[in-house]
Amino acid sequence: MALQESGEMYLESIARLKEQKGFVRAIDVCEYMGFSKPSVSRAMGLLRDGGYITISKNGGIELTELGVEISQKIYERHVLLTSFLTSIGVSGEVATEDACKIEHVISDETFEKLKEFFNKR
Amino acid sequence: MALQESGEMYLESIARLKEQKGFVRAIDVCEYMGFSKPSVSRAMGLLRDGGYITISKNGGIELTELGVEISQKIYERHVLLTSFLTSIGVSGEVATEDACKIEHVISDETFEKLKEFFNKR
DNA sequence: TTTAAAAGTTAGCCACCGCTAACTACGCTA
DNA sequence: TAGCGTAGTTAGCGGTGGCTAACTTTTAAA
Repeated sequence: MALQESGEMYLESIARLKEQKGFVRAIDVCEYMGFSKPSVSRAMGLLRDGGYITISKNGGIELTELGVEISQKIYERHVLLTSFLTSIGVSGEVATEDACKIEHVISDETFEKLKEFFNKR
Repeated sequence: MALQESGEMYLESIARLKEQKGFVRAIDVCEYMGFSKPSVSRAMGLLRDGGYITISKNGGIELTELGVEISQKIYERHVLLTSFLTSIGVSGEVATEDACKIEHVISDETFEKLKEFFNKR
């Protein structure tokens, strides 16, 4: 099961919530992402089946090693893309929005080159 | 009817084919994009209903003013993004591939800033 | 302990956008 | 003119990924 863009978004959100609140439930993801409970419930099931998260009996969601790896990858992209866009004059809000979209579609190669480029200028 | 990413891809392909061959039919779009006839047929119907193309009795596909506008916008993005990615060291093939994805998701603001940035360096 | 709110799941809808199978429509050639 | 090949359409499938309605389960308060 290859992770889709939506799956990456969910993992990223779980990681952010984990940072902010320590304990993450499906309902927290609902509020954070603005999606309905059934949408999140299904997504959590898929992420669990894919080995990206575990869900304990009390509803606590934890990222697995694999889940952490992916969420960190996406977060690193998010931060760098946002910084880059802001640095060339894009307004904060739009930079964040566009970074959110670009981070899921670019290849590893493009990201690495962009990172080198950004860090050298 | 807001145009989806796939619609933009179709318009861009039609524009490229128009340039190359002068006359564009659905079957040409099929070959160019690697999609089946029914997929293209449906897409053409939607683009026609949305006012982006016209289809004459002999099957010739023409972009409307709106269609031209969008295909040019996407093409301009494609060319600039490919140049930019190549310039920072991304290989030709990957640059084209990634440009193809980014071109559909970024805002006007981000594109304009990137254009300014790229032209000034 | 009873009950009500909060959390989560199940069932099923819709839109997007690929696909195959099978049909129709058209035009060229024998 | 019959028939074949090319082009295009219709019908329907499958996967992603939102949604509501309605249900069950869990938790917490009266």
